[in-house]
Amino acid sequence: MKTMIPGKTTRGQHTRMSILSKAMQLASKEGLEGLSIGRLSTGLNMSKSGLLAHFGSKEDLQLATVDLACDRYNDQIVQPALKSTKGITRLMSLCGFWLKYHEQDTLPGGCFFLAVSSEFDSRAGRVRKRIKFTMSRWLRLLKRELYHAQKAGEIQRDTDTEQIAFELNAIGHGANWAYQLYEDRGVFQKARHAIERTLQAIRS
Amino acid sequence: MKTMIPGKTTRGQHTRMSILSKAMQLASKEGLEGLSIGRLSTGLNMSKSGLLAHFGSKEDLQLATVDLACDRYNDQIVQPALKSTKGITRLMSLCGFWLKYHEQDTLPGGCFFLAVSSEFDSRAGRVRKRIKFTMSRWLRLLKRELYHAQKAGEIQRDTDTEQIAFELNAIGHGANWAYQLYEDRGVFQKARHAIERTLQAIRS
DNA sequence: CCTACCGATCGGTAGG
DNA sequence: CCTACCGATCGGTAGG
Repeated sequence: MKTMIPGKTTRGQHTRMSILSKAMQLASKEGLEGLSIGRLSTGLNMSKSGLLAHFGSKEDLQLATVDLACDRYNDQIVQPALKSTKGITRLMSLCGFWLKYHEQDTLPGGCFFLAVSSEFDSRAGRVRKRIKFTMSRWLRLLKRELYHAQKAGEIQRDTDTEQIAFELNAIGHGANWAYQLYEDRGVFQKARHAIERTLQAIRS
Repeated sequence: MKTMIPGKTTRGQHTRMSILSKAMQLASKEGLEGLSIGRLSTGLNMSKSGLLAHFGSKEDLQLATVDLACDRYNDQIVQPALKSTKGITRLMSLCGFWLKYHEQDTLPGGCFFLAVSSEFDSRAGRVRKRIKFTMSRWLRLLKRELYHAQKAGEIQRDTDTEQIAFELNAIGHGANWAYQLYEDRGVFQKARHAIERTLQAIRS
């Protein structure tokens, strides 16, 4: 899912990346549909057609933006957490990096994926599918670490990993939701408490 | 916060109500900004200007739609739950009606407030304020019942009601999020389990 | 509640 | 990567 295309020049790649980076930031605030090519290009001191030349259509721009966001979340949340030993430790590391990413205002409009999944959940098409696919991978990652924790005897053998993954994800999204609406960073601490309690309850 | 205006004729009120009802449904799918006056009026076999005559501006239409949604949630979730005795019973009743409301596909695009709060959380203005205000009332309602439960000795005396209200809300929103993306009604059962476990953990 | 209309902006294309 | 342009749609107004 890397967004770099090998055949392009370094110069073109750089422009393409700055477009997508800006698009990701704007989309966290206004969504992928609310983001207009006109405003995006103006913000980058480009012409609309110059920008579109990199992607062909708005839908392709949206898809590339989702992929870049996926890469960024991977680099800053998943990869760092993979350094921890698998199981409960890695699971808490994943949640910790996830919350920290948004607590530090990395994106101006909060969680990119919460924003765009809410926006596209009632639309048909490739963009919705890509978002859904990316979210599935995230949930599967949580479930996988719960599975490892289970096999290692860290949590109860009869734990419903699907259930706990749902809850952890809900807590994280709940924190992002509340933070965007109330601008109170305290909700991230609430989320950490909730995650701790949830995992404590299934500890063996 | 009732949306009826006393001075208007019955006929005008009826038209106004059918506009708002349709607007609420469309907004659950496309948001309050994505909802355009053109498409809304076409769907109601009206002219754009005929529709706008009821509200003056799109922002006023959006505000009235938020208020209608608030009334509807009140009628179908809060009022029914108020028949239960206060405390834990009423709290579970509130969550139950809330989940059932969305499990039964009452709105075509899922939870109205989840959709519009995600959409407006990065915009300034009156609409965002109204949504925020409505959400605050909902969270306060959850907290109030937790407080009653605490006073009645149903839950532990040192319970952080703000924390638990945050968690219950996160679980409900998490279910709506997952349902819209995966179209799997099973998430509502997951949410019920999570709520049950959360309340069980603080039981005295 | 309507028709007729306004300027602004939308995504996208032609041609370079 | 640009200028110049396309038809469609946006929110909103005038006047009835």
